[in-house]
Amino acid sequence: MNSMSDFRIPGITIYRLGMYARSLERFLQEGRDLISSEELARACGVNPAQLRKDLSYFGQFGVRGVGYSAQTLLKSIRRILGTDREWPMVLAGVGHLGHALLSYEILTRRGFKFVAAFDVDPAKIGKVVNDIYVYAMEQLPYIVREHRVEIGVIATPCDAAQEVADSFIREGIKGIVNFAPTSIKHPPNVVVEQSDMTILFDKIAYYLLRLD
Amino acid sequence: MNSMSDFRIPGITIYRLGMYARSLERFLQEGRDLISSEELARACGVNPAQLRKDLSYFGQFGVRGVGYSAQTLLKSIRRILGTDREWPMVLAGVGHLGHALLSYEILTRRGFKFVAAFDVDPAKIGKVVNDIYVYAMEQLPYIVREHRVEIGVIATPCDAAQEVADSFIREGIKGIVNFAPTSIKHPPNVVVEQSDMTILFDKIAYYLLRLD
DNA sequence: TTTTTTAGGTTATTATATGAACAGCATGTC
DNA sequence: GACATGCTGTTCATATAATAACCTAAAAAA
Repeated sequence: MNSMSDFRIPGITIYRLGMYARSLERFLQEGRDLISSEELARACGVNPAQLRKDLSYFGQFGVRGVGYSAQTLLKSIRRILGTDREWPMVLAGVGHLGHALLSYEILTRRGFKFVAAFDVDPAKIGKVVNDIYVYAMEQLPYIVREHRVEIGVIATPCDAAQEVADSFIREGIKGIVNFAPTSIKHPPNVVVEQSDMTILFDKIAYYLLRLD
Repeated sequence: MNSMSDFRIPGITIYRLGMYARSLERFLQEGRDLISSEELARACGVNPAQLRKDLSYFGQFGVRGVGYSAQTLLKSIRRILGTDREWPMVLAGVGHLGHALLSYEILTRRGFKFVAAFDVDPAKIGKVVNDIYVYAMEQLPYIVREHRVEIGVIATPCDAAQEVADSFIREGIKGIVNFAPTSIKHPPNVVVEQSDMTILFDKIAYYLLRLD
């Protein structure tokens, strides 16, 4: 079970690797390096055994009796996740959320770079947001080819999301992050991550009703 | 296991209830009402058996041999989730994401209403975004008491998130939605939902690297 | 009516994820 | 250099979740 190419690693482990990476970045910023599974796990709100197990899917990164070097571990996690390189992305939907994404500096720092944005609103087309030009959807094929775009981000209203996803897929984009609160149908060779904020609020409401 | 107050219902079931609700809303908008577990489940990308099981935690909502009434089921799910009432909320952090949240109409439609926003930037204090006034953080206690605020939303930078959460908790807010990419420490009688967009991108990168 | 069909509810099985316990290696100490 | 200590890597038991199979009720057809 130690091969990096093993596909049977739980998705939630991948998710937590991202959490660990973020935590390690902050830890390094504070000028420290040596960190134990205990400390890193607590910072992420998980069990230390789970952290060690998550890492063990991919190899051995610590030193027994000592702990982990934050720098080394971060580098390893980045290699595992693929965040040690740049990922050119396009955005569809330059509304408020789209604006937020285009300006989200933490994405850029991790190598996720928007090379272009798209919208159907003529008032938005031609504008520049955070150095990123807003095109009409028709320009998508050209841009994708030109910049070898691999990730498409959807921040459109619900009812446009599937259509945009289909366009992305048609142009060969294999990774989609969807912020529209609707689930996207897609072939198995395309990876889609959904993020539905509205459901977070539903969950909060549910648990608030039942506190005590 | 059929009591609505049973706390041992999996969190992921609650999450899916939110998905079902959204799907049902769209279904009703198309003017239809009768829907089978098969159709609803497929629209949400889940297994029909899972949908039926999720619902069975809370009672019986369908008619055997027939299906569900979308309207009735939606009403039931809303009562379960607590989205059949209004939830007054406050926002901390009026950056791009904060703006997006204040303008997110789908939240309002579901009863989640921002009554005030807060920021530390003097340039933002006093502004009005989508009819919502931006206050200095010092005003928090007064606003929370005045509007009986039950949910606090964090859209600040990482390093301010914990401090804001502590303020929320100090004022008696029991539900927090955190969009800052850091995990919030909180007592057990406070409910926190985290949403970290950056990790979605990490996951996409991971799976893109391993396609084929 | 009786039969057949349909689709929800329920139980059983399988798969997955978590947490605790322990084995094993590096470091520091006497 | 032997020994004690500390923290990782790994295994295993438990808990949780997903799927499949089955049972039952309602509606439609014969």
